[in-house]
Amino acid sequence: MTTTQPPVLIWFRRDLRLADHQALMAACATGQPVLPVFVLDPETEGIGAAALFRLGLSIGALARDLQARGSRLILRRGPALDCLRDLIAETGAQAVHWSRAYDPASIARDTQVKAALKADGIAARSFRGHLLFEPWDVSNKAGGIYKVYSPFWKAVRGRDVDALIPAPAHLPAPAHWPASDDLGNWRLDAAMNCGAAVVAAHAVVGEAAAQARLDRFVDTAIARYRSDRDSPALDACSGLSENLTYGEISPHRVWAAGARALEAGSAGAEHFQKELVWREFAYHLMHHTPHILQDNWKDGWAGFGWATDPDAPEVVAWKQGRTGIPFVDAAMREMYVTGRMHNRARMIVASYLTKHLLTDWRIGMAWFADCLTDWDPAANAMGWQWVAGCGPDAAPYFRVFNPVTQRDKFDPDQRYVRAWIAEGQRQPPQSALSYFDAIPRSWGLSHRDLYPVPVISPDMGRKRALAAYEAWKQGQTGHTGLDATPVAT
DNA sequence: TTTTGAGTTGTTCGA
DNA sequence: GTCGAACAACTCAAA
Repeated sequence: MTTTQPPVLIWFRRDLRLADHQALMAACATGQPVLPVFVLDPETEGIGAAALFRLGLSIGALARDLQARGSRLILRRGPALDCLRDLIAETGAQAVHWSRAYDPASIARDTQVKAALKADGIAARSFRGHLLFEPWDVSNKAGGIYKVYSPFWKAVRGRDVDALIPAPAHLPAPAHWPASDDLGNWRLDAAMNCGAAVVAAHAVVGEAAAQARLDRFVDTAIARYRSDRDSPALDACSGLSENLTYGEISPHRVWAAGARALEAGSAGAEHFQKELVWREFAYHLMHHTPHILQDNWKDGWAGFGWATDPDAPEVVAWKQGRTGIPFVDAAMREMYVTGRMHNRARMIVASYLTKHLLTDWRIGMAWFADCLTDWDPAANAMGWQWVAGCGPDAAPYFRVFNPVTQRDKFDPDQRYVRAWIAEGQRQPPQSALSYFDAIPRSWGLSHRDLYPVPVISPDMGRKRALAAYEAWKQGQTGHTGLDATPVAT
């Protein structure tokens, strides 16, 4: 079914789905044809290796879903405004719709695009959809922003969220389709080297898969979520972060599933909803204090003597999963192989880097950006700063994760460690061996190597971190990070 | 304005 | 092994 009316452009970005899509619904409501487009602009191309690769998978899934509904996804590469103007000129479109983004770079781009298109006489409209609560709709009684999670949670937990919108069964096609790039030619996997195939095997891609994943989680795991979610060896988490990142599923759908489970008396449902609201809190902070993305969120931390060499031997050991601390190394390898890391493990490796190795959180965050398929700037900036101590939390400075104690607590039978560390095992599991398939050959690692001696002992690392904090707090100078001799245990 | 209670995720030590 | 206390002091949010 085609029509000669001018189409409405749907500019897809981080909303690669068809359900719960207000921009799409509004376009369909006009009765005009719909022209879905994805633009690979320079800003998007700058994201980390794994994130860019995963984005490509998501684009492919959306293209297939559109095709099944009589439509197509037009791909263009270049500055967003140029590409949109080209498409408008080619198709005679009078309107462009998109879902709002919240990071400063996207806001700057979208503001400029909207102003330029409006000046061209085009109806440019942005819609919500990436968040449950718009950041400017949440404020404390004094009219300020929330800086502590619990009050934020209390403020939003009872609120209504947007109703769910079914995916349109059919998208009216324009009279003629403009030319499209070929997704394969974009080579979004180029920076992954040999790891793309390994990581791809762990990705759950697309809207239908995300929905199935949510359904399965609610059916099998949400009831035990509260107790099991801290054990990285258990399949106790929803895993939906990668889908939420690319908008393959709406937070509204996830929230609604949690709400239904809560009504049904599921013990873990509220904890699950709280995790989803952590994502909202991160966006709240990014919106109101965008410096959280690159600067210490709390004042004064610029004087803390983080080590800043991303190629220092102990930092390389951290990246490669060779610190000699099994829980840390297992987690870093899990990330390299799967593009994901269990939440508890993220805290432990972040604590290890920022406290035991006294290394700047931004170095760790940058590595996460390259390795995570669920990479999200708001969530990562908040999480890293929270662990490092310079972020939004009343963290007692003496809270230094002990990676050995944590393993005893959360991986007592060492299932997680054994799943990811091959060295020393007579018959390493496939997961642990796959790490050596994923890493670059230049690292020169083999599963037959000896497992490394600890870079620094957990106890000494803790004492050194506390001493560094104490020295910084008292305004002493001269602290330069790694100034003590590493000790093996 | 002042007061009050509370703050995701911890560790260690000693009874 | 289990449990409670100590680890300091500060900021936030609401009353």
